[in-house]
Amino acid sequence: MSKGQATKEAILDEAVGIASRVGFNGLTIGQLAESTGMSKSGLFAHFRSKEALQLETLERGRERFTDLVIRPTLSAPRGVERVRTLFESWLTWETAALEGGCVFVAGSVEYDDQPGPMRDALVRNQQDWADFIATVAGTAVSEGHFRADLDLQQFTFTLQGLMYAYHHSARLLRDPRALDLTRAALEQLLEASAA
Amino acid sequence: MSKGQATKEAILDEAVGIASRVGFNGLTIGQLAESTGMSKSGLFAHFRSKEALQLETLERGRERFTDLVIRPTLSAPRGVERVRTLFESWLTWETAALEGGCVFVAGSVEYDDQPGPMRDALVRNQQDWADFIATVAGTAVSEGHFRADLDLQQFTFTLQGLMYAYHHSARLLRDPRALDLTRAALEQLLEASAA
DNA sequence: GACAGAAAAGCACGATCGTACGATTCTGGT
DNA sequence: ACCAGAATCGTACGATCGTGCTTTTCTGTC
Repeated sequence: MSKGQATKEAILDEAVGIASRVGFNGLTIGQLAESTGMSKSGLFAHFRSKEALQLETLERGRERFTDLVIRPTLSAPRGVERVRTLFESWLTWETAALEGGCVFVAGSVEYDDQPGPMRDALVRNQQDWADFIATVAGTAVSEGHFRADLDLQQFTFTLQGLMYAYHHSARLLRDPRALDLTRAALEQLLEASAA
Repeated sequence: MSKGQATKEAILDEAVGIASRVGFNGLTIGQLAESTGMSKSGLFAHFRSKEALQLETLERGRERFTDLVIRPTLSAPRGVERVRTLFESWLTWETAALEGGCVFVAGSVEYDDQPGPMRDALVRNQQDWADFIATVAGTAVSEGHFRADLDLQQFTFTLQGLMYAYHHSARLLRDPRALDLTRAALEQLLEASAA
């Protein structure tokens, strides 16, 4: 890998961390340069606009997400166990991978009313994520763990609600019960979906 | 009411709307001045710092929230009907009251990792809100609509998850099924809580 | 209708924002 | 070891940020 590519990745890794804490607009070029020990212009040369930086930061987040959530989920056995793995992987991602919690939660709320490439990219990501959850839940149906008439979109909707609720409860309220409440809610959802 | 007080309220009403779309940091004094037809310094004189403006904007949001959600809920009959009213009032608030959806959703995610007075104020608001939900659910228990052993915190957690899921589904994804999915999820939760 | 105090505007400041461009330093292939 | 091109830096720009200070305009009271 070339030198430029290496530093670019280092920059983006730092950027993902910052964006998770202060959002994609709070992510500023000068500050990112300082925290990576580069000059503003040297850093800027890697991207050619702030928007490009934001988009590439999002993309870098997606890569990490794939490694930490998608991959482990797919290597778990099909069915309800895979659903559990999905959820637990996400919890690890949200809690341990980034200092400021899931970047997609932050980005989604930040851009949900601001049209543009960032919003579009976020929407694509989140639709893929929702499809993925639905597909995983589908394996639990075909394995006979979940009801055959389970509405997969409905299941996905509720599950995503739990993720947001956990983010809110753990990160804003710092509720020590957050994890317990989340897992209990998951069990409730799994039971309600069981065959 | 004095002239100053009147314009201040007009400013804050505008500010709440802007903050709901672009967040409390995206809310900028110059832009707020322009959209209210005032000079920057004339507007600034009402608050004495940006942070004070943000805090007062949040407070103004809370007042509106009280009028549109808390009050209607309390005037509904105790029990499950009051729970339903709470949820429907919130849906109206989220959908129709502000151009950018619930300001507290936006603020919560924006400040969950940034210590300071804004975060503190948000936490207080959200704790009050959670307590309120739990209390309302409690009336459904004492009216015999909900199970006596229902964990009110757990119920609140799940319900808030639905609200976040709706925000995400309706506002970012613009899913036309968002409202149906949300109401169906509510019914599921009510059934699971029923006596 | 005059007058005191409140409200709003005008103007300026230092800081930081995103971006441009030319100069410098470094890297990798020969 | 040299050299072309990549990578990085220095510096500067116009715009906008939050905030202060002074001046003008408006309001409400006698």
